[in-house]
Amino acid sequence: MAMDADERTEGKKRAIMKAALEILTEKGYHPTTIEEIAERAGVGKGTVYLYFKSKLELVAEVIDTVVQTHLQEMKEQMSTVKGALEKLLVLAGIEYTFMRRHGPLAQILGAGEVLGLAPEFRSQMCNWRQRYIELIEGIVEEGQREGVFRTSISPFLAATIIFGARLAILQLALETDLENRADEVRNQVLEFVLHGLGAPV
Amino acid sequence: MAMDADERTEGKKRAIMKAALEILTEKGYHPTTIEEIAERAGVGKGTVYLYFKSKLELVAEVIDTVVQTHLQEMKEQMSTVKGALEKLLVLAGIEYTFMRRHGPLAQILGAGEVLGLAPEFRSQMCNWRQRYIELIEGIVEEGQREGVFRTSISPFLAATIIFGARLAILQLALETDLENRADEVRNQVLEFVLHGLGAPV
Amino acid sequence: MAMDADERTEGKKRAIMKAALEILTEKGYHPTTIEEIAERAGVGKGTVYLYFKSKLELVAEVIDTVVQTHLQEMKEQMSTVKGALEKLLVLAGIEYTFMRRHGPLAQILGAGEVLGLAPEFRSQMCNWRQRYIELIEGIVEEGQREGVFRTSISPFLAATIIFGARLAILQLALETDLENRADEVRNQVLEFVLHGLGAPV
Amino acid sequence: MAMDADERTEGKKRAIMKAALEILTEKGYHPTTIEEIAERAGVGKGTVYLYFKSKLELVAEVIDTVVQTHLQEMKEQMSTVKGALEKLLVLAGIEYTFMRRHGPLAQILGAGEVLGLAPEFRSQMCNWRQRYIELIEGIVEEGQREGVFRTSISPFLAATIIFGARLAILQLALETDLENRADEVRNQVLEFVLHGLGAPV
DNA sequence: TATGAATGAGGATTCATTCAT
DNA sequence: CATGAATGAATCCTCATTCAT
Repeated sequence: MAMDADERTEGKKRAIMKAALEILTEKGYHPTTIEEIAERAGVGKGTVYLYFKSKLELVAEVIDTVVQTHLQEMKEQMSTVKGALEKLLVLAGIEYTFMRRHGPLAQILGAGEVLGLAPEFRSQMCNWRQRYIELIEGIVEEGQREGVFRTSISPFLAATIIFGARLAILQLALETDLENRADEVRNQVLEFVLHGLGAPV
Repeated sequence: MAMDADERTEGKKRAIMKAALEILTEKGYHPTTIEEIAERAGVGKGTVYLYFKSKLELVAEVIDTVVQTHLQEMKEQMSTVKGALEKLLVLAGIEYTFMRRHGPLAQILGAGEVLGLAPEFRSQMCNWRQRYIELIEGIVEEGQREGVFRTSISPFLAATIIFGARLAILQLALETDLENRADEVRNQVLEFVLHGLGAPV
Repeated sequence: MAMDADERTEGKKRAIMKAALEILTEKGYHPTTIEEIAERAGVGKGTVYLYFKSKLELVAEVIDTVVQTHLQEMKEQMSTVKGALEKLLVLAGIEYTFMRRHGPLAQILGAGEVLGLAPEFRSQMCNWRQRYIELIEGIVEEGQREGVFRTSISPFLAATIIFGARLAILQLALETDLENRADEVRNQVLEFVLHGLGAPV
Repeated sequence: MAMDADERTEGKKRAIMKAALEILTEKGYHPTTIEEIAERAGVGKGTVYLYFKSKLELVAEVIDTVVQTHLQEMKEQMSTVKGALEKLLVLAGIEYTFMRRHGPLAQILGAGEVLGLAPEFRSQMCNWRQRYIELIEGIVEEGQREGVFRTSISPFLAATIIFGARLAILQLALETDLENRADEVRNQVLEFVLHGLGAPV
């Protein structure tokens, strides 16, 4: 019974965050209203303020949760394989999974909406981006140590490029239905990342 | 004198768009107010509505103009050189120029802020993105015909990747001061794009 | 045990009223929230509504209690001395005691805050004021009968004036620290009340 | 015509302040809503914010204006007569005039509602009270120099007492209809102030 | 054409009160 | 009896848009 209450409470907070996430990804920060969030979450307007001090904090927590989850998931998956090449492969796979699950939120993370959000969000977004890039950077460094990646490119720069490329593909996938061509796309991207566009000598 | 009036009129519209662009890039769509735009443009609030039907239309036109200008500029520069490789190089150079001129607006275009903007903007943004990618796609195709680019990668996918990579580097440049390392960065990016990350055989 | 329950119950009601009184004197009616009262009283928010039908009733009862207590106390002290002059002296002394005990609540009573309170309070405040003045009026009448007070002044008017003068001094005491000059002040006030400001003939 | 615009504008600000004053004196700070003020002033809700940055500032300005006006008026009238005794008389007269004109606002000033108002108001109210008392203090000092007032009472204390007495009488006048007995009341009050309550020796 | 005063719909937030446990 | 989670009415304030001049 105690767990019941806990569950319901936690359920309510989760419902609010879920609703907020959905509407945020649909409309962005400003057009999203607390009233609509409450309505979709099936709670009263005031209830939102029992769990979050303000709209800003609610959104911040929503974003943070998604980001943390995503990063955590990536790290976990990453640790299941050995070798930088394999990790790159895994990385690509995760993105699809994540996208299917969290749908258009990826946009908030990817696209940033940095400007539309209050300045408070900027650092949060940048922070996330940075950590994401760091993760990739680690893989690149590992690959360079392993000798499978060329060392003439700065790991950070390479990571940044890969990050951007991935976002673009993600965005593409959100607009187009790549579902059934997922494998083909992944292979081509991987080929690009590994061998570049230049014709083989 | 007639021209004078015309000029003044045109000047006013341009002043409004210029002011709007500046503030938009500073704050994003929603926090930008018509009042502030009018003030910075040195016109009355009501005057804005003589030239634009609504805030939405004003912003749409502003974005469109910037995008058109940018694309136009890219095409022009592109036509001054021959060969896909050279065009890629030129492309990179333009980005820096553009960035220095239009500063953080690149974010609105690049990062999208798709979500913060009213749904109406989405198609506009996507449209722009698409045309930008098409431009790059053209270069890729040209390179493939020339035999300098590998043909195993879909031109569209390659263009998308390059587009994303460029945006990420752009974003990086906006946050960090790469000014003095611009050449180095450009070279590394180019190397990446041409030969990929894979260690040379 | 039964008494215990009663005591606890009574204790709870008293705790609520005490907390309410404290916060009311700190902030006034509107800024005081039931939640804060409950918290300071160490009870649940809902508990307040077991003892009081509404915020209004709670505050009304709090004020009434303080007023009753104060008046009662005054009457008791008054009855310990004989003679209108002595009673006036005692009256002054009580004020200081009261003030030290109930602190700024005196303001609510004195200053009225009539306007900040719901109209319902007005009559309550006026009622209290009236009874307070009546008490003084009684002393004045007694003094007139005794021949120590001049009869050319209406007892009611005199009482009103004395009431106002006392409030002003009270307010002064609340702002300034008169503690150590209390006797001097009391003497001067008494001199004023008895002989007025006019130079002795 | 220019004046016309000015007049209308000034008229609007004045209408808002007038409406605010009325409702404030009826209900006090918190229960007074901007909407009601706007409605009674015959303007839109938003218009209020063209003239005042916030509810707080509106109220502050309203109070300040009344206070300034009242003090100014008192000083002017005071300067028309010579001698402390005469000035005291004039003072009493003004109060009635003021009251008839500004009606229940006197309550806000007198009663203070110090507690119900935001802390910001407290200093404003105290400040006003202080200046009012200083004015009376000046008269007392003058009277002492002239030899018509006894010197054994501190001018400040005397002024405070007179201030309080006046407020009490004012309050009385607001509740009761003293209109037709105004002269009698004034005389009795004056007698009290000059000769006190003590029986003549 | 140009203006800016005026407007009111819309949104975040608070808090007295209720009610299921 | 006691609780505090839940609610939504109520309020301040913003800002796109209109319109009289």
